[in-house]
Amino acid sequence: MPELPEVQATVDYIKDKVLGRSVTGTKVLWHRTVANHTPRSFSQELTGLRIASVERRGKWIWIGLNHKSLTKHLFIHLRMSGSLDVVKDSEPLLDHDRITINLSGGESLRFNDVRKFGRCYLTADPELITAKLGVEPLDALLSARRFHEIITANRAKIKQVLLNQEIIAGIGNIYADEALWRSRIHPSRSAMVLTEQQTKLLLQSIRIILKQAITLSGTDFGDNVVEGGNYRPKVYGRTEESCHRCKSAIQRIIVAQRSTHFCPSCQG
DNA sequence: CAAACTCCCTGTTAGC
DNA sequence: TGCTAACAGGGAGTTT
Repeated sequence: MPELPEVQATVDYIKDKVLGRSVTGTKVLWHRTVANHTPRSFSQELTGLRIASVERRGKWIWIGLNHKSLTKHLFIHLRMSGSLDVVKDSEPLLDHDRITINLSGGESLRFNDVRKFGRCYLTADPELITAKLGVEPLDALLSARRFHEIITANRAKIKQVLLNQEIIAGIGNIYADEALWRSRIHPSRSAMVLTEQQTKLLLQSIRIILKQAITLSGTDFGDNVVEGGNYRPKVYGRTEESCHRCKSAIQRIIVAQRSTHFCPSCQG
């Protein structure tokens, strides 16, 4: 389940392999993966453009392309099971490859996605995607004070706020649970009542956990996300196992229609 | 306006 | 053993 760390790991992995290369053609194998184009217009618009940048914003992979004064942006969301790889053109397609983008140099960028939830948008205006996204938790310019304002402006449960991409971009179900456990905050606690001390600790926890996970190439749940994901969750997926802090049994509840794992004893 | 569904998908797993 | 049904999950869209 790619969240910020897995997406960052993917960006880091493909960046050097595709930067500077031009699109020589595309093949869309599952048309719904391309959200705002027909396979034909997708190919027509991309072909001839050169990849100038590969970045991450929230859980989006943001590929900037241009040719002369023409600039386009390819946004890719891996959703549940998406992954990217760069392989030789001669490599046979895999079972769940949805898009292949052929590049100069004889290699192609392949978008594989078992569950078909992944999406990409090709647009001239990056705001189409970025306008809706909240703050980047790893942005060094995001202060504890500002984070406190942003969080406590919501009356929803803190877990739900962390999952809301319009408030904070990049945190998903796994790292929301992990950050709350580290901060000793109950996932059902109203965001509005959190103290400055708690939100400060929460921001620190989010940053530490995300950075750790990026270093370890994300979390591998056998969902074919990023090869070699080595992050080991403290609570996520550990229902009834013992808390690493106090040995109590980790509980699983539903918050905001998402399975939520926490320690009933340390997370007051 | 916000909370709560529903839908999109398919591999995995629990249950019979 | 082999089958079916439930389940997981991010985000868009719809309903309450």
